[in-house]
Order: sequence, then C-alpha cells, then structure tokens
Amino acid sequence: MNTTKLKLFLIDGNSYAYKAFYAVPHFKTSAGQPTNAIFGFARTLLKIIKDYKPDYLGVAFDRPEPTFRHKQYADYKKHRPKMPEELISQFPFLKEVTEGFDIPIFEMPGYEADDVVATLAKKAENLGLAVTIVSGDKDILQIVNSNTNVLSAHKEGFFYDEEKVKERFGVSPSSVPDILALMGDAADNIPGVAGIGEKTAMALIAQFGTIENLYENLDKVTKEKLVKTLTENKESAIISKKLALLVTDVPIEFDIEKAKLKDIDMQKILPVFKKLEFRKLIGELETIISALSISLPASVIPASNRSGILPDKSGSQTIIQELDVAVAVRKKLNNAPEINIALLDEDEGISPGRGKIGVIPVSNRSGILPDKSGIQEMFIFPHEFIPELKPIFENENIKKTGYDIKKLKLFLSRRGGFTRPSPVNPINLSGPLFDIMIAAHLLDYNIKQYLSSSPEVFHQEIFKLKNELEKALQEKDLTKLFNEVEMPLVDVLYNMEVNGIKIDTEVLKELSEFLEHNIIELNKEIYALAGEEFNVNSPKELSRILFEKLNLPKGKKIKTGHSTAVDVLEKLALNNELPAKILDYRGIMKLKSNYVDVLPKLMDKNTFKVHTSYRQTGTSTGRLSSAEPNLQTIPIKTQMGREVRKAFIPSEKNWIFISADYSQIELRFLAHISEDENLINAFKKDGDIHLRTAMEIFNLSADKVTSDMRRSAKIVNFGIIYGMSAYGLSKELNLSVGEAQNYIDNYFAKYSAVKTYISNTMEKVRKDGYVTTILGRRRYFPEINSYMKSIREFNERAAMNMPIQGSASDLIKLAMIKLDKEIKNFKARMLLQVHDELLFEVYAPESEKFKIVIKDIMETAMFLKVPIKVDIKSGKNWYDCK
DNA sequence: CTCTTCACG
DNA sequence: ACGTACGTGAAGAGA
Repeated sequence: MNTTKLKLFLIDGNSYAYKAFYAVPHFKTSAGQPTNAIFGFARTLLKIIKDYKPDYLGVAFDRPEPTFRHKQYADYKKHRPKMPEELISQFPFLKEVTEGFDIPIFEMPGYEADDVVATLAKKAENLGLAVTIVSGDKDILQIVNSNTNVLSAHKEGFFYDEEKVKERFGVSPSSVPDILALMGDAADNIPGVAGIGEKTAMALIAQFGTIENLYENLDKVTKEKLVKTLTENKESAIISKKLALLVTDVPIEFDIEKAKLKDIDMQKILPVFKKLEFRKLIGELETIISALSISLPASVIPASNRSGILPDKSGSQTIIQELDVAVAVRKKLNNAPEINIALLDEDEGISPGRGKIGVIPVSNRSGILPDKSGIQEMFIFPHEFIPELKPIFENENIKKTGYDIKKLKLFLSRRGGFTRPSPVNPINLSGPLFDIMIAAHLLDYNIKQYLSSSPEVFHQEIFKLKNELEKALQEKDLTKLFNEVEMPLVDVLYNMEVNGIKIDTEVLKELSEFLEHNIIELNKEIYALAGEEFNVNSPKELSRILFEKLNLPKGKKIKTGHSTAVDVLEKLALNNELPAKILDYRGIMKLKSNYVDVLPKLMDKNTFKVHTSYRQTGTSTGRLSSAEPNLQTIPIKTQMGREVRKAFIPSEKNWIFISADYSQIELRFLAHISEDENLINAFKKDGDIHLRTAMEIFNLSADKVTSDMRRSAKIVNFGIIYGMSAYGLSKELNLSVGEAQNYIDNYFAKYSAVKTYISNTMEKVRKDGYVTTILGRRRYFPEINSYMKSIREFNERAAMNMPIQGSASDLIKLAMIKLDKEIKNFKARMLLQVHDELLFEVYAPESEKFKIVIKDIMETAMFLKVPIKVDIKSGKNWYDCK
C-alpha cells in the first residue's frame, strides 16, 4: 500500500456495537441506561484517532427500514435472535457520541451498514485514499484489496490485508462470499449448508473457486456424504451467497470533506460523556488531546478541575500545613456525627507508612458548611498531622464512610512502616463504619470507572454515592448482609492480616536446595531426550520440540498453537519418557518459584511472619480471595508439595495449630437448597456421601461398590455442582459419552429434586437476571440470554453454582465473626481462611477446650435441613494438621 | 499486557 | 465447527 496516501477509516457502527455489547461488561448510568456498547464504541473511536491518526473518518449504521435482503429472501433474519433491548437503547447514544466528535454518519434506507461501508470504500479508492474498515463481520473481508484493509473488531490491532484473508480462509478476498455461502455465518444470519463447516468450505472453494463451479462439478467431489449434503442444500447455498455478497453501489452521497478528521471539540463531546457518566474516558480524552497537541480552550476546562468531572462549584480542598490549623479542624470534626475518610496516597499507603488522609465532615453541625453543590470541604492531613485525628478516628460515636476500610485501618494502625500495628501511636479506626467498596460490590455497582481521576476527586465522587448505595441495599434486601456480615468481617480480616503466620525459613531453605538439585538433574535429562537445549518453561518452545521435532501426536489446540497442559502431556507420557520428565520439571519449578522461594521474600524480616491480604470484593460468588502471598493455594495434593506446609508454624513457643474444615459443605448446601429428600437423608445418616452416590447410580449395595465406583461417584458429585456435561464427565472418567450420560441420568433419577433445583434456578435467572445465596447475596448474569451458545451455557453453569458456592461462603463468614468474638477468651489467634477451612494458633494447654468451641460455633453458625459437620485437626505445623 | 499453565477450594 | 466444570491468584514467556 502506498503509505503516502491519505488515510480514511470507516467504522461499521452496527457490527462494532454488537461486538462491544458482548465484549464489554454490562454497566449502566445511575439513571439505568445501559452504556457498555457505547463505552466500547467511544473507547475505540478514541483509540483509532490516537493510534492511527486517520485523515478522514466516518461511521456507518444500519437503518430500521427493511433492506433488499428482507424483500428478496423472506427467511432472512427471521430466525435471527432479536437484538436485546439493552443494546437497542444504546444506538441513539452511539450516534450522539459520533456527532459529538464531529464525525459524519453514513446510512441509507434499504441497505445495511456493511453495504454502505463497501460502497464508500470503493468511492474512496477512486479518490486515491487508503481505506481501513473497522468491523467484526466476516463478510466485509470480501472487499479487501491492495488499497483497502480491515481492522478486526475482535483482535486488537489486527489488520486483514489480502495475505491475511488468504491465511484465514485459504482463498482471495473476492471468494469470501463463496466460503460463507457454504459455512454460513451465525452472526450475520447467513444459513450456509448445514453440515459444512469452515474446514470443508475452505477446501471446496480452494478447489472449485466458486459455488457455481462447485455445483457444476459435483461429480468431482469424492465423498458421497458430502455430495448428498451439497445437493440437498443447493438452494440454501445459492441464497447464502447472495446474502453474503455486499452491495458496492449504494446510492449514497459521499462528501469526503465532511469526513475530514477535525480537532476534538470539548464543548461538544464533554456534555455527552458526562451524561453517559464516562468519567474514565474523560481523563483519556485529555491525554489524547495533549498527545495530538490540540489546545484546549481555557474556558472549558478550569485548571483546578482538569478532569472536568466535578460540578463547577466543586468541593474545595484545604491542605493542613500547621499544627494549630490541624487542632482547630479536629475540634470542629469532633462535633460531626459523620465523616468521610480517604486514603490519598495509595501506593505509599501501607508499607512505607507515608501518605495523606483526607477527611470530609458530612454534616454542618461541624460548623463547616457545604458549598452549593452539596460537596463539603476536604481537609487533607499530611502524614505528620494524622496523629491529631486519633480522637476522631477512635470516637465510637462518629460514623465513618470510606472506600476500602480495611486498607484504611491497616494504614492508620501501621503508620511508621510496620507490617503490624505501629508501637508508636497506632490509630484504631472504629465507630459505625460504612465501606463504599463493599456496598458497591454487593450491589454490582461499577465504581472502578472513577479510578482514573485523582484520588481526591475519586473519593469526593464516591462519597456522594453513599446515600444511593444505602437505599439500594435496602431495596435489594442486602442491608442485613452488609451490616451483620460484611462490615463486621472487615474487622475480623483486619485482625487475621495483622496476626500473620510464622514461617520456618530453615524448612524452606532445605526444600529449595532439594528442588534446585532436582531441576538441574531434570534439565539434563530433558535436553538429552529432546536432543537440544531449549527453554522448558516456554510452552511455545516445548510445543515445537514435542509436536514438530519429535512429531508426537498433537492434543487440543489453543490460540497460540498446540496445548502442552497436564492432560495432554499425561497422555503422551504413557508412551514417551520426555513428557513425563516435563511434568516432573513443571511441578518442581512451580513449587519452587510460586511458594518455596517467594514466601521468605514476602516475610517480615523481624517477625518471620507473612501477612496475606484478603480481598473481600474480589469474587462474584461471595468468597474471599487471598493475595501477596496467596495463602489459599498452598500445596497439599502431592507429597512433595505438601512439604511446604511444614514451613508454616505457630508464632509462639508451646502453641500449636488447629485446623477446622467443613466436611462436604457444598454438597450439604446442594441438599439444603434443593430440598432433595434422598440427598438430605444421606447426610442425616452421616455416612460416606460418595459411597452413597455410588450405590445410587450403580444400583448396588454398599459391599458391592468398588473403590473405582466410589471415585467415579465422587467426580459425579462434584460435576453436578459445577454443571458438568456428559462430555466433560466422559473425559474425566475415561468413558464414552453415552456411559457418562447414563451416570448423570441415574444420578438425576435418584436425586430428582436436584434436577428440579437446576431448572428452577435457570428459570429464575432468565426471568430476574440474578440468583441469590442463603443470605440473599446476589450475582447478576446479564449474559444469561446471550445468543452465543457458549456464553449462554457458561452463564447457566455459573448461575447454577453460585448459590451453592456463595452460601457456603456466607456460612464460614458468619462463623468467623462469631469466632472472632469468642477467641478473646483464649490465648489464641485466627490466622487463615481457605474457603471451607479455618486455621488457628493456640496456646497448647488451652487447645482441647478451644477445639470444642471452634467445632460448636462452626457447626451451629446456621441451621440447615442437613447437619453441618466440621473436622478438627491439630499439629505442630500446618503439615501435621491431617 | 495477554496467554498459558497450574496451585488451591 | 466449537466448546464442553465453578471460583480464585501467580509466574514465566513473549509481544
């Protein structure tokens, strides 16, 4: 392509909006207008302007009127799933955004956006422009030529030129309609020939060129079945080709000068972005504008408010710089019934112990009046003045609102660079607390969108949401969960993080040396077997060695080639030595790099403790997650891995560990929620649940069930919880799909209420868009009705699983809160939570008494239709708790 | 920054 | 033809 040509970018607005709708998470404005497709579209517009700096830019849209395709082919789009209302409502805004950027919209009644794009591309070509089309549709690829390429809406930065189209379809762009005529295109409602997919279509068109020629030479097709399929679907193939062929002579006027890319006019686009609440994009706008060196009119963006987010009369800020001012403000704050607290230097926040705190009094009883916009002054306390606020922060009568209160508490108590409460004047944040991060998470609010603004603005903005969040919690029956579970849990997790868990570095050092030795040996053996040295850690290189050099049978394909994951290597290991060595190598490498070598690095060098960080808003089911280090994935399944647990030891002499884990808790919740009599009875009898399931699905008495059958039943039990298919089960158990289906059928025949539970849940989630746990926690599934089967089915499995996984998590959270109170009567600490397990350390002489308390509290934290059972173990380290 | 792999429940 | 079992976090490779 002649690079000196002027560049025209044409965006297929409909194709792009469709793609964005399914690719971008579903969020809405506070007024309830869905905006995800608009957001994706706007972001792409900005990206194109920034990255490719086109000289001309235009957007094409479909028109609502029927097109010639409707008229000529009655069935056209009849079967197409209706566009979701949530997407339809976004189109007017897509046009507003386009107009806001001064970009012309091209559309023509009776034609689709891709016809318009194809027509304009031809016209532009005649004008001597280089054309790039932005689209996610396959059919547009037919107009690619030396002058026109297509920027994929699916793969960022991927351009289809003639060569790339050939790589994708094996034919030149002009033959794409022939390919689509055979393989069809669900996204564009082209039926194609049932039974012919991409591979067959490519092979046939590569051989025959066009479908017309193919049908004239059917006798040259050797596979009988294929001939039959083609003959039976001839009409469909011919219609499909006509549907796939784009019109390049749409009677549309094309004034190229209108499409000339103009400077971004903030006065035009800012109100649109504000209305759509695209706070993050507003920030990006500025970057782009400065990158393009377009000057901003000073009147639009005041220097003090560069992001343009705040109302003109925004809350002002006062930075405390003298002690007497700090004292005066503290005295005023002491009269405020409620304050907002913000941690302003996040990065510096915890470890170096430096950072500023912003405080906003919420009521004018503080004597500080809100300004006209209702935002009050934020007082910013630099590090040295924070101790002045101690009486306020510790005042139980002052309500406090903040974003991520656990982090705030850690900051206030650790100031001075400690990983534990500072010995110098620690502040213990207390009083009725309201954590906006947690409330927003329970409500599925999208607060992240504020993040690109400055910390001050971020906090001022989110504090304004507090009343709205409180109201929404009420409306959705989440107030109790918030006040009685999530907020009290903040304190519990804070305590656990501060406690930390002690590491025996000697154990790790020895293990590390042992592993290192093994790695060196394995490396030698692997290089010998491979016949060369290569990076064993690189899946790409490994795949080259295994599948190209040694020509071993290839397993499943992945995006970047052929998978070298465990299941693939295990199969190969049956006949070859190398894959077995690779598996050993991988296991040891993982152990060393993920656990043995990092724990000492993350440890407090004075106390030998690691302090994990629990995320209370990290999951969609209500579980916690653990990070830096993640102590919820310490190995246990293999002997060598399990050794790591010997390095976790009590922090004091004559103390021991107690581990308490809920037995079969998810299956018990399945029984409780489904109310399946058979499953409930199984638990009431307190027997071996997997054995019982084996008896049911194989129809045998207990003494006839082999250990293999029990193992199969166990997999079936877990599979049910996750919504496993017969296919999945067959793979897991090495059976035929038919046999696996039999197991599943037998299971549902015996536990019929479980089947009812699944169908009821599906009905509910399709109707309401969400499911709930036993405590009313919600998870929304905006894509449950997706027209894409894989996405829809994925959502169905997740929706089925969430009430079970989430309820189990509700239960352990309740138990943790109760235990945190009771633990004060013992010389003991709660250290870790691993989803269904709690780990404690306790003064050995008190351990037997404490075990009884733990078991009692955990088993009676809720009352279900089945008994809850907790297994207690103890030992001198975590490994010994078995 | 994304992909792949793999540790846990 | 694709994908097929839920929920996480982390490391290394490679672009």
